[in-house]
Amino acid sequence: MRYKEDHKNTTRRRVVEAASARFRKHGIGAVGVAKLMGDAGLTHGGFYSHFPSKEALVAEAIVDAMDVTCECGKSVPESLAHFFRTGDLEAFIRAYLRPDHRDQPDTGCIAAALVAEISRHPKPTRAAFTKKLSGVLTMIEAALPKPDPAVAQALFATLMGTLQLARAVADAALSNQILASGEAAALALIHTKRKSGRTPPTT
Amino acid sequence: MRYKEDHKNTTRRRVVEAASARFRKHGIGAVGVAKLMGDAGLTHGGFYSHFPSKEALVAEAIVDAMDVTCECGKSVPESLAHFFRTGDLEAFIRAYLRPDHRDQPDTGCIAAALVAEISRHPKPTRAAFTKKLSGVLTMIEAALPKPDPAVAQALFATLMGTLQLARAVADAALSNQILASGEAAALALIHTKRKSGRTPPTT
DNA sequence: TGTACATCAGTGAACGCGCGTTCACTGATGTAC
DNA sequence: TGTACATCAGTGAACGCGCGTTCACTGATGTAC
Repeated sequence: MRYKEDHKNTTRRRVVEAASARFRKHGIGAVGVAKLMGDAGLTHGGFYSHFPSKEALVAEAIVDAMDVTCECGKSVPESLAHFFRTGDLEAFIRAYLRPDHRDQPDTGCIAAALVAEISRHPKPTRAAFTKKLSGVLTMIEAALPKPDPAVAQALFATLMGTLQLARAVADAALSNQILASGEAAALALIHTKRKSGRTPPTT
Repeated sequence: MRYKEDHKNTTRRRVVEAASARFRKHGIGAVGVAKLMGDAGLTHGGFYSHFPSKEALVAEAIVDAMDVTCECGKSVPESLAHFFRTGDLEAFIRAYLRPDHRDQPDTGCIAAALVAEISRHPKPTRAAFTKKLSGVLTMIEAALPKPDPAVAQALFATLMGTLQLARAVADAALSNQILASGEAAALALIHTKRKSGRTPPTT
């Protein structure tokens, strides 16, 4: 065997990480293979010895960026990753809706940056996203005062929607207001007492 | 004057409407000028006698699709437009989170389909979006049991986030669950008693 | 009424560019002698 | 120890294609005579 054991794996990881940041910042369709490889200090030709297609990298970059639990995924802001270790849901909500997260999409939640684009990608890519999302939802649910999958889902949707709206708006004051409104709603949501019959049927 | 009074205006409108549907379905970046003009039964060359740039059309298509109030904007599903006439917020929430809206993005809410992409567009485009969004938020606020801009903002973010999540997920059952969870959270939100802390709703 | 004309909405070739993907190659590497 | 070698990660030219934009033109139109 030539080259060190995991030389190629290291390079591969560099590409995946560069991709997950670029995609979040500019959108998937707006970033070409050549630029991605350039980020990793390589030329575009070698791409296909690492991945069968751009779409395969897309799926892998999404999975990587959704993997908030593992220590290796350094891309997610410390404040967000911290919640997953401590299970402090209120701290997570506040961190998620902080202005820094709004202003740094490249290191932030990949769902907020790319959900709509993901929904237009082929099923395998969406399936990879779905699997990781389920994991995140389960962790959120476990951290709820009264665990309930419906509340976890609604909470995540609210956080995502709020962050996206705050990012799109061209008025700084309104953007900050939106973050604050979303935070209040999210905090209220996790303390809701629901009627037991309200939960939607499973499967 | 050659050609009828508003011959050119009619053509222009056809292009804007085709664009707002195509953009919602495939994303802004994924739809070229040639395809847009083809939709309107024209060739690409004439585009620049109607619009100074693709970006100008983008802004106009967004504004057009956000204009739910006027009768002419037929693109938005009847059920959604209906709310704006009656002010029935609960009906609006239910209509917004119905599976048909999830399954037909091209005639649905343009914010849900394109917020993230809009946030990466030049400021003039974002400003146009912001202006129309403010109008929608004001109308939602007015329809609240207890008018409050923060609740209107959080409600819109929740609806948008829920619809997007339901669209991206590759599992039909989970997608339906997400819609139901978002609906419950949205309905709870508008009945929240704010001010005196985070009292859960009675409904 | 019919014809000649000016207008201008719409046409389609052309521009430079970047896309995703393929492929024959180069040259740095660790190993064997 | 030094050298010759096989491996294979990475290179860069090339492919067909679609992008946004420009521009000289064509030909359908309503008007003037």
